[in-house]
This record gives sequence, structure tokens and C-alpha cells, in this order.
Amino acid sequence: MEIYTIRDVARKAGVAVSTVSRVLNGRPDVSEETRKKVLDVVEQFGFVQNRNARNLKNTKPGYAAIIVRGRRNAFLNDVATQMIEFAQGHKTPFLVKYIDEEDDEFDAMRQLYAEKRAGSFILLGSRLDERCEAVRAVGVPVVFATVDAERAEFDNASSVCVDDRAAMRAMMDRILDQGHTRVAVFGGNRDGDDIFARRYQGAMDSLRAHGIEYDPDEYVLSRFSLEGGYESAVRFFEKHQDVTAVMTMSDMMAMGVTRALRDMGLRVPEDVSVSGFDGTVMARYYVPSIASVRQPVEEIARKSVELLCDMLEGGEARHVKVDYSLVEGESIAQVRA
Amino acid sequence: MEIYTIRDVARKAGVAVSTVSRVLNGRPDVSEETRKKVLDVVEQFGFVQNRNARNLKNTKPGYAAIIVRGRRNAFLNDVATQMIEFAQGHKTPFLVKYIDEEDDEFDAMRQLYAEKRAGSFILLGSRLDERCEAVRAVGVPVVFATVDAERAEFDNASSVCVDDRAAMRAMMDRILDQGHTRVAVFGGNRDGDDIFARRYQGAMDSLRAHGIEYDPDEYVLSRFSLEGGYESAVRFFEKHQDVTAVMTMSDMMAMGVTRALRDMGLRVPEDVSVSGFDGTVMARYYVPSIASVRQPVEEIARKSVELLCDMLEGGEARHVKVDYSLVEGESIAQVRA
DNA sequence: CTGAAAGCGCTTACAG
DNA sequence: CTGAAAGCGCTTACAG
Repeated sequence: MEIYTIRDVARKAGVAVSTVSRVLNGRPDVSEETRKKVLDVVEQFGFVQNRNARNLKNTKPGYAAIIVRGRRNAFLNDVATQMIEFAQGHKTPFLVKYIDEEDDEFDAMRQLYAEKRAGSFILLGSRLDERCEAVRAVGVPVVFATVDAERAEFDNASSVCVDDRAAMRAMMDRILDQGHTRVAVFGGNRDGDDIFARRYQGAMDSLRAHGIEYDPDEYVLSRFSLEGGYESAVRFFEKHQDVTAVMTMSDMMAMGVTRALRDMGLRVPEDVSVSGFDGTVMARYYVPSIASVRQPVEEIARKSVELLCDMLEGGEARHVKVDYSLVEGESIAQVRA
Repeated sequence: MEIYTIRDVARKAGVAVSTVSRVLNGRPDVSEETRKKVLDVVEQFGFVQNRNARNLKNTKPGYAAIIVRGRRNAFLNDVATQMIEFAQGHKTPFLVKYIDEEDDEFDAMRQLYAEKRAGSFILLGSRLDERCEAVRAVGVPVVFATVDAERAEFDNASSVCVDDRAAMRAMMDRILDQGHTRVAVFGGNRDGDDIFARRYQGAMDSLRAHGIEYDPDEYVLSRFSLEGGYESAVRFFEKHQDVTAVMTMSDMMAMGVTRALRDMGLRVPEDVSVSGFDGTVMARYYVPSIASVRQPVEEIARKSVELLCDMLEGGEARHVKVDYSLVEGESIAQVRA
């Protein structure tokens, strides 16, 4: 495999490297004739620019970077895709960086800033723990998407999310309205002040309002995956056959729970009702379709991009709540007799 | 956000940049004392290396790159993840590059070769069309995974896949053994000589062996997604109520079909049997669980890495078939009376 | 409109 | 064990 540099192209075309560079970057100050000559050689060589060299030179922060944590999360992926769409119209070019579940998005920010000239960021699915103080330190515009960063009070960070607490409460209301009184909640760590804690609080709000006492044993810490939901359900229902509904914090988890119940000979929703969270396509196609809290993918994406562009133009950090909606599903029914 | 270079680190630590570079790269020829001094400054600065500069210098092809086409394909993603696992043990470092469905993996190869010192490749989910002549041109070791490249006769390309034709035939046998005689097949383009064409042939092999005449109208070109399967099924069953089984070329498609059937008031498997392909986790968790052809993720991954390493050590290009297996599922049953 | 030159942040022989 | 210097492939003022 032959690798050509712009020097090779320049020599072959009989021009200077700077001229080739200009052509490659679509600069206007090149004669039509020269441009053509250069492009011919580029074509002929199958020349590909070395972006390492390019980025090394170009140091002014131009890009906005979308950092997505978790390659497998369909919901976050959808949001990222939408963001790119909305970003098309704006002057700032956007790039997407996927990082692993365990990676540090703040390291990723530094890396992107240093290497790719990314000077502003949208963080998708970030967690607001100690490390997020890094955001304050970096000082560049940041938008947290699907995370509420209001209380952290960053000067340079906006956020977009649904009201997780209210959403969860509404879903629990709907379950309780079907007569259920023993509802297990499967989700993430409920301590602290992140979205999982708020969702948990929302569930509690509803129970309290309905005058139902909640048995702490009926909260199950579970992984957000099919397997996680499955295993949690199997373990849980060994001891809690009297529970008639399971509310989860993710659609994947809900589907895992549903499959587990079925394998234990329980029907959903006749014997046990199940709810999810996110409003993913898969949940809609599942049988039974999973009742879920839909986060408005498109609006989260649009708002995030808007807020970032706003800050880039000197606007203040703002915190926006977008409307969730409850997705009807076949997975919830009247409590069994 | 402050960006430090190794010059800054060197100055602060009171050593030369070359020394800092050596420490950063874990070279042995640095005194313990100096190393410590440098690492302290690195820590203090939160220094991150600029990989652009690094890659720009390092030009000897070291990496093996795994190119995955399609970020959303759970199956390919699983294979890629496994490959990384297996690659750990080998001397060659591996890196993964995700490209869009529509991107050209051969362009990606050139790019990676030029920029990241990737001198050998595993192509996951590549299609073997005209563009693949590029593989011959590049000359570096390539492994096609989940694609049969035997007939293309590249000197420098191995391949790993299941026998798609036999697999599809086996699945069709199983369906026909349940008494079905009207089976629709939903899948990709059946012309040419790629895996879709072979799967189609496999289905035909079985029908022929069973003495069943196939109605060409009962082949449906469908997208490989939930939505694709759904729409195809709705359109198809408007006109073909007498069909009692649908064989598909992907689990996603099969789940879409199942949901569509249910929405049309048909039960799976009581009224219509459905089968998938790939053996994904989601299909196993679906209700009904989807009978599928499992491609052995782990073995495809292991074999691909092995074949590549083999070629890197001068071995010949080889073409390996790994064993598929039929996954039992609740989605297939005796034909309705 | 075009070219010669400096420099982006690293690594790697080459001296010492 | 350590440092000075060249150079990776580009871009971008600066001249002309």
C-alpha cells in the first residue's frame, strides 16, 4: 500500500506543497487551472490526507465534540445521531466521540481539546460525581444531556433532561391506578443526587401520595441490561411472590424482567405488570410491548445543540427540562384478583 | 483549559524532552530518580500526550485494525468485542474503527494505514463487491470476518464464516419438519454471491429436497431492522394469508415480523412460525424467544485473530468455516391445522 | 495567484 | 543514563 504525502502530489503536479494544501482545503486563492492539475494528481494517487499532521497544525479550538458514554446504549446512540442532524445547520462543526462505559469523559475532553481542536462539548450519559469538577476547571462551554446539572452550578455548563422524578412518579401513578399495592422498583444506585436517585424519589413520591408504605427490600439494584433485569427478577421473585408489579429504570431491564417472569411461569401483564424507561424502539416491538417513560430524543438533541451554540455566542448557562411522555404498553394491567 | 506539551513537562522537571518521551513510553534507559521526577510533573499538570504528534512520527505499521461496519449491529459489535479480548494475548496491538453503514471500508483501510500505523486488517461485515479489489491492491494482510472470501482468491486475504447456505438449509429443514409447506423468506438481495445469496440458496436447497415448489412472490427483500421486518410483514400478509411460516435472515427482522403478526391478530407460533438469524441475546429474551441460526461469536473472533496473526508471520491466506448451530426457540411450531 | 519557510508536539537515532 | 537535533506531514503567515 503506497502512501503519498502532499509533497508527492506537489512534485507530480509541479507546484508547491502550500498550493496543494490550499486546493485540498478549498481555499479560493488558487487558479482554476492549478486546482485542476492538483486534483488530477490527488485522484490518480488515491491520495488521503494525514489528519494527524492536519490536526497537529490546526490548534484553534473549532469543533464541538459530542461525547457518548457507552457504545451499546441504543437510547444515547439515537440522541447522538439526532444531534448530528441538528448540528448540520450551525457554523460550528460537530464531531462524535464514543467512549467506554468505564472511561472518564473528562479525560476524553482534555484529549479532544488537545488533539482535535474541540473547544466545546456535549456530554451524553455522563454521571455527575466528583470527577465532574473537571468541568469547572476546563472553563469551556459544556452541555450535559439527559443529566440535570442545575445544582452543580457551573458557570460554563448547561443541561437538558426530562424531570426524571416527575416522570417516574407519573409512571408509578399509572401502575397504582391499576390497583397494585406491592410494586418492586429495579434500578441504579438510589443514593446521591443523580437521575437514578431522582427516579427513585419520584417512585416514592407516588407511593406516599397513595398512602402506600414501601418495603425497602423491594428496591433492587440492577444492571441496565437484559441479563441484569433477568437475574434480578429471578433472585427477587424467589422471595417476593406477592409483588404484582415491577417498575424499572430502563427498557432493557424491563424486557429482561419480563422474560424472567415468563420463564418462572408468570404472565406479563396478567400476573405481574412491568414498566420500562426511555421509550426505545425495541420496547415498542417487544411482546408484550413495554409501557415506558419516553424521553424525547429529538428535543433533547435539538435543545442540547441550541444551548451549546448559545453559550458559544456568549450566552449564559441554562438548565432546560423537556417533556417526557408515558408510552402505552401491553405490559401493565389491572392487579390480579 | 490549559494544554501542556512535553516541552512544558521537560522544563518543569528540569530534563530534556527526549527524556520525558522515554519516560512516557516506558523505556528502560531512564534512571529511577529521573523517571519519578518526570511522572510527578505529568501528574501535577494532568498532562495528556498529543496522539497526533505521536502517530505522525511513528510510521512503521504496527497496529492491526478491526474495521466494523455499522455501529448499531449488535452482532458485529459482539464479535468485535471478543476479538479485542483474544487480541490481548498477541504481540500486535489491535485497534477498532467503527464506520458507518454507507462508508467505504477500503478508504478506511487507507486512512488507518496512513494515520495510525495500521498495517493489517480484520474487516467485519464487509461486503464483497467491486470495491473489494482494493484489498488486492493494498497487499497487506486482511481477514474478512463473517464473509466468505474464498472465491475472490486474494493472495493476502483470509476469511472466517459459517456455511451460510448449509445453515439456512438446516433451519428451513427444521421448519418444514413441522409440516409447513408455505414458507416466506425475508432477507437481503439474493443476487450475486454474498452471504445473502447463499442463505437464499440454502433455503431453496431445503425446499427442493422436500419436493416443495417455491413461489417467487414469497421472497421479500427487507431491511435488516425491527422496522424493516415489521413493514415487510404487514405488506406481505395482506396478500398471503395462507403462508404459515416466515424465515428471515436476521433476528431483528424476525422480531419485527413477530410484532407485526401480533398486531394483525396472528399468534406466533400458533398461527405463523418465525425464524431469525445470528443468535443474538435479544432474540433469546424476546417473547416468544426467536428460533435462530447462531453464528459462534467467540469462535469467529478467535479464528479471525488467529488467521491474521498467522499471515503476519508469513502464513498463507486461508478460508475457514466455523460451525453454526440452531438455537431452539418458542417461535416455531407445528403447522396450524 | 504562488512559493519558501517556520512550526505544530512528538520520537528516535546519534553523540556523549 | 541523558541531551541536542532532525524530521514526521501538514498549515499558515509572509513575501513576491
